[in-house]
Amino acid sequence: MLKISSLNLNGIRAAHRRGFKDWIAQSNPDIICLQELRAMEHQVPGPIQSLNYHAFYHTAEKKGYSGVGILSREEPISVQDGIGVDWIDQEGRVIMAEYTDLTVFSIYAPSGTTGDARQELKMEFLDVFLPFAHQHLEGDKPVVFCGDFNICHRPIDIHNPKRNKNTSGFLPEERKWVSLLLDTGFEDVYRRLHEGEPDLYSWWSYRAASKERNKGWRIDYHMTSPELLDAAEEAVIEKDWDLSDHAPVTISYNLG
Amino acid sequence: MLKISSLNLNGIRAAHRRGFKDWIAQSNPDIICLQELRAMEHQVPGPIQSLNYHAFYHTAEKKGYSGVGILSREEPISVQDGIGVDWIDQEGRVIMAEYTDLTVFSIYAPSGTTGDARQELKMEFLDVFLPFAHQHLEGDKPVVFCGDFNICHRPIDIHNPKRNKNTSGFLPEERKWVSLLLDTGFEDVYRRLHEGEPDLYSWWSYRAASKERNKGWRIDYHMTSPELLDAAEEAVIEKDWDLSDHAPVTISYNLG
DNA sequence: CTTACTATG
DNA sequence: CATACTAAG
Repeated sequence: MLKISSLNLNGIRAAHRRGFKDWIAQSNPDIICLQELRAMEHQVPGPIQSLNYHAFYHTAEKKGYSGVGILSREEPISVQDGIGVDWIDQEGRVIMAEYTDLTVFSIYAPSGTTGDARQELKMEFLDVFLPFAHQHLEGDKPVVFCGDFNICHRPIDIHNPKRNKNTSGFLPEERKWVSLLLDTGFEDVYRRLHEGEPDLYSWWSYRAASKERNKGWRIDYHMTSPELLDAAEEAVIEKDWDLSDHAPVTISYNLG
Repeated sequence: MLKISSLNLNGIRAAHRRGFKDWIAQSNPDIICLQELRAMEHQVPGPIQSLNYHAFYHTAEKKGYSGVGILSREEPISVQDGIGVDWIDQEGRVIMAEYTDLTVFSIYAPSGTTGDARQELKMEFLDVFLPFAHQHLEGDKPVVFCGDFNICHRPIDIHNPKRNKNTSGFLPEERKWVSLLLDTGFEDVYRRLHEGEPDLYSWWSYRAASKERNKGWRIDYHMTSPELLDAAEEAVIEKDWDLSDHAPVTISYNLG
């Protein structure tokens, strides 16, 4: 069994203070895909650097901003940073680690909540991401894109679909993009293992006690090639941990 | 009896969180001279605005920076902001309140610790302050200049005089300036009521647990006209309160 | 609301 | 070390 977690940390230093190491010790994933490090590599807390994981980071040029990483028990065959578009790669939003049996990505799509300019860049990211993802889907290894896509797919994935129908993250064009991804070969494994189950979210605003009232959004995904859906045995959102405003999305795959 | 307190708040919002109102309720000064508000007037916490004091503030133009104020039970006859020099008045460092029986100033001298440019401006402030103070000393009312002068006068006023002999705040030219002030008619009332007593400080760095080890500096003063020295009955530094990195310097005057 | 950053002390 | 600010989410 291969246990893979995806977690937006909202600052790896803050997450460390909130018990990131305890969560790792208890959940013990084989691979952890991280988003929003909000730190340079040298700023990663020592205790995290000392963990018994191989660690790879692709950080933003801007201090305290964005950044993705992959931690794994097994040493990857190769690691690759970025997606090949300058502005995206300067923001540290894509990292890949290739292993013997599968290829893993940690993805952090831009947020569009701060204005039109960023929303346009978010759509540009999605446009660039789609062929990039398909290119890797057509490789001969199983592939999983873990991460914070900053999009809720369907009404069931958000606590208040009506109120948010014009909100970045739940816009029709964003939701269609997820549908397109799923219609062209990818599987939203967490949802496939929890079809029709409401109130399952991976992010809650820090404002207005959203988490305790479970007023959340499901915006963190494992988007996989079909064989990984077949391999998936258990998918959980570990919302009992308060490591950041997101919860770890953890899936156990039986790769036979 | 007239009880006057001087307190550098290091942010009136932070001081409010740390119990500023409780201190007022317990110490109950008639007049409170405040320094380092670090807030615009509209940012002063509501509970402080609701106190049974007349309140006057002279804030800096720069947000979150400097600013002085005077609170008093009695309504002043007049209030005046500033000292008449643009850069000083833009930094909110001087406010005066005139009462029937005396005139009170709240003074916040610049710090020179951030570099040569600021040290030069500190000396310029002191140069401007001296004639300003004497002009008011020669009025017909008792006068008190309360505040953070950012200078330790003598070795007894600092925990480590040798180590700090080249440190801004204990430089020879700064110490001489205080001596000049005292040689030309002003009284350092707190010291006059505690002659020769060591280890009496009004500020402790937040670093290195300075306060619990009493590694402090006495940089907050009541500088008064001679009749107020005669009137002073009790002078205390209220160091049991942790309202900021400074302690209130509180003196009770018997104005007969 | 929370995490970063930066300036100031 | 602590308090503000700002940008970002």
